[in-house]
Amino acid sequence: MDTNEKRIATIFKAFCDENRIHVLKLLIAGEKCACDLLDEIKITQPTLSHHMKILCDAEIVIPRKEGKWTYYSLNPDGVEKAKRLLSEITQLQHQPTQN
Amino acid sequence: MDTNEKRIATIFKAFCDENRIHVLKLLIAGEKCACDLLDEIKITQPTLSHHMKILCDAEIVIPRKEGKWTYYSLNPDGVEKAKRLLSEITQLQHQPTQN
DNA sequence: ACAACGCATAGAAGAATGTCAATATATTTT
DNA sequence: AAAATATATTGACATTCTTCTATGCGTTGT
Repeated sequence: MDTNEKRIATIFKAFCDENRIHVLKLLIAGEKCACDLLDEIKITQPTLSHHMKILCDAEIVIPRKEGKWTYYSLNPDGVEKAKRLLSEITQLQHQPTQN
Repeated sequence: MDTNEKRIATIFKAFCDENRIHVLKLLIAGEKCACDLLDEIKITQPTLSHHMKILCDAEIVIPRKEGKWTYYSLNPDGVEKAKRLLSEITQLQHQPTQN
């Protein structure tokens, strides 16, 4: 049993919770601090912090500390990696993002 | 809180377990019956059945019954849908598969 | 008809995950 | 220096998920 598959599963866990999906959708509009996200999602601050850690550990989101705030944004590299992995495990050809 | 996000999360749960990743990789080679998969993965038959149900419910895999066998294969439409959703929630442009 | 085979389902146990209240830490403001 | 603010961490609890054994159900072969 390849540990590689466990690694892949861990990355996709970023997308397995409705609150994390919600966060990602909010981050599409651009970088936001935790308190901004907290205004829009019906969870407590520690719960949000927990989800942000999972998103950051999966490298789907990048944190940036500035003073007492932490700003979060989508991580293009991590997102690209997730898309590549999804292509790999489903055998459909991967199309690199054209920007 | 949009129930839509829960739906998306459910689809990505297909990719959140190492055994399911393993199954998907095996199915890249083409349609396989449950007993074939069982030969290659170190889990019991009911556990495999459980995982196949999750993959089928997420529409990532399609079952085909033939006699006493059930053959499984990747579902191109479901896979494409998952890729599109991943693009949507991460704002990176989706590239339709060219085949 | 009966036994064997392939897979699904039920139910239980343990592990992992999501959630919260309480608290800690770091920064800014007064 | 003290209070206020923003976020992280801890610890507890509930829910969900993974896995197993036991069993059921449909199909095939004798």
